[in-house]
Amino acid sequence: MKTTINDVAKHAGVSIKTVSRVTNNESSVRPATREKVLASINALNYQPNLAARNLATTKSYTIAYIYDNPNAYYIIDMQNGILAECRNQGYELLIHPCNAKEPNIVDELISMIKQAQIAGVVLTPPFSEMPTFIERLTRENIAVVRILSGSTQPDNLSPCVLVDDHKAAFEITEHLIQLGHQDIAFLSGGHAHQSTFERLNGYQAALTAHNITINPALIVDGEYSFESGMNGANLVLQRDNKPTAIFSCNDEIAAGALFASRLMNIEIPQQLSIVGFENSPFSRQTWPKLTTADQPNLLIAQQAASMLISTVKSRSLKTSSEVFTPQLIIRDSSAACIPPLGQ
Amino acid sequence: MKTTINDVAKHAGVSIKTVSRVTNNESSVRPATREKVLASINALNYQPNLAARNLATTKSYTIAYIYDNPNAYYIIDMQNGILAECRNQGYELLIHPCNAKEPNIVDELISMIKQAQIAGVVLTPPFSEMPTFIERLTRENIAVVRILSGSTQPDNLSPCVLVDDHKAAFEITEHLIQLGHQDIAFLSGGHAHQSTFERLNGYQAALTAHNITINPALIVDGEYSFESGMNGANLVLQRDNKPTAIFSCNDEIAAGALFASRLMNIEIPQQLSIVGFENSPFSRQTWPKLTTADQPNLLIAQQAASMLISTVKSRSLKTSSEVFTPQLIIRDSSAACIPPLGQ
DNA sequence: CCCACCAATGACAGCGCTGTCATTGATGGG
DNA sequence: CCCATCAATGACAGCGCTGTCATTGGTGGG
Repeated sequence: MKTTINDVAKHAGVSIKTVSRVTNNESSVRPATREKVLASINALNYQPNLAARNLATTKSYTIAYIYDNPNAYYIIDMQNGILAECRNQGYELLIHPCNAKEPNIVDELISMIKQAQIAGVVLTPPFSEMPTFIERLTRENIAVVRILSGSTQPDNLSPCVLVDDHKAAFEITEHLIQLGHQDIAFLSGGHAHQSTFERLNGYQAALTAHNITINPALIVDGEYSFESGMNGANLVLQRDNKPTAIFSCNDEIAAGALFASRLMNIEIPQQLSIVGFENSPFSRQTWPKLTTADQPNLLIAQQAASMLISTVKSRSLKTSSEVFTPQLIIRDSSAACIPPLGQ
Repeated sequence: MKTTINDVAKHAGVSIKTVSRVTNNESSVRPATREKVLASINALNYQPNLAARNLATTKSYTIAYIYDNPNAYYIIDMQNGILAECRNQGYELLIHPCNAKEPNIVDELISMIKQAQIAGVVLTPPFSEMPTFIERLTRENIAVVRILSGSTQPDNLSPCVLVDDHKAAFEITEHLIQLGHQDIAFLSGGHAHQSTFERLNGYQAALTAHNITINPALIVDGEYSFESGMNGANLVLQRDNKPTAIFSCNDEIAAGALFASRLMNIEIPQQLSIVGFENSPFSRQTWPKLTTADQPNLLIAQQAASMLISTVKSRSLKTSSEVFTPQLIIRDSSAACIPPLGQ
């Protein structure tokens, strides 16, 4: 038989309300009384029943992380960051992977959120970039924090954690330019992700800033996947004027590009520099290790969870935002550009 | 204002108990009545309150997945498998990553489980291989399903999902032997994991079965990590009698071994065959792609969750088990052994 | 020494649901 | 035509907790 608040009250010789006051750290309990109650709680090994508390307060101590992303490293980091904050603050996390492309996804998610009595949700791309979904959530009065790509808040619908992909992409491109590269290919991520465009813009801005003409033939559509990296690299490396460097929209694409280059007997970084983005464990496990931009996903997620929980607690609607800029990490896949002989 | 069971009852002109019967799919509700109630539920967009249900039934519809494992791919697969089954059966999943080496971990976990009102837990290594923890859980009457390495149940304390690493390791070693390899190194995983020993035993059994003497110098201690693979490969490849093949305890180790071999200018698979284990996405993203053993983690996890939920539902204590055997997948990192010139 | 005052505590209802048991009304056999 | 029978439904308590408001008793000022 589980011990309840009644057992504790009886044991301590107080009313259940006083026990409740103690477990909720309310003021106006005399220190002596508090001690007595705490002693009973320990003696009986009492654990408050969350379901009962939720029911009584008609509020919820659960937040959800809704995502659709095949990148295991990204998800695990996000999850762990959110979880860390939840534990700090005594919240629970419901994780909800799902397919953003399903026809009724918005309705399903809303109904899931209500069913599970969820106080608020953390969203990453692509969900954080679906205006209809965000609007629906705010209309239904569900707290949201979004993690997305950009340097400014897209609207005032919710607090945001922003990742300044533009700036980071600018810096990593500049790194290549400073190594002497002029013909830099760009292997794009998925069109469903804003980050792709931010990174593309950053790349283009850097080229422009250094008076290098943007060559559309070197910009290749793709996805955030290894295969896409292979295909993209194949495409640009079969041109007459090969690029001397490749900017890949993430580390997986870079790994794919690396793979494809190998198959064409191109030495990295001697004949071709390849850079990634994200600093996933991946980028340390290729040969050579990837130059990349470190995106502190764990911190980003923790920040997002922290903002969400404080929104939920205060029921306030202030829509602050926080910006993180991925930092350039130079490893072994980028090197000075040596123009091919006879050029 | 959220709609409650009372609103539905009023709307449908029945008692709340009848609404309850409908939402719980109980029999003995006349089809016409059921229809009427369902119509009201739809009309009012009613979602039963889980907290209230939990409180009323004094049972829980939440299971937990407790893990300590740095392998993102593994965790994500497990998580998704468990989640899939949870959704089927209307359960919720609480995920709880933690550090198995913390001093009070068992007490902390037990108290977390009670606090969060958890019906049962799914355990993967290393937790599934901690006898003290398992005993404690059974003593506290918490349902458990363990996923672990082996071909038979280690005890009768809980249902198990077993992964026959021994057999799979035997087969993958045999694959190397059939390619003509005799000097096969073994790069071990962490000692905290039973799978390491199972795989080692399978490897040794295969050698013995083919009358190859086991060479202890070719068996290297390690961890389940890329770095460990690098170190291990460095060690065995600096010997006078280099092995012609390397059995790595998982794909990450294999990727590390691959990396190290590259740095020593050894061609894979021409000069050295390397095989992995697990068939993580990893194994398809190295160059060359890894020969490995496919471990169907998603299915394994789903099976485990299914066993756990049926245990929880029936409160039965039968301790069945299910065995999965990873299947050999031949890719490009293993090839026929060509003895070095002049030997 | 009395009383107004306020901190500390308690009584009780109610959160939304399910379990138990009582009640209803339709059915078929005698 | 009546009654036993049983499927269908309802009334009500109670799950364990918190919010509200009432009550208690100790304190300081007049």
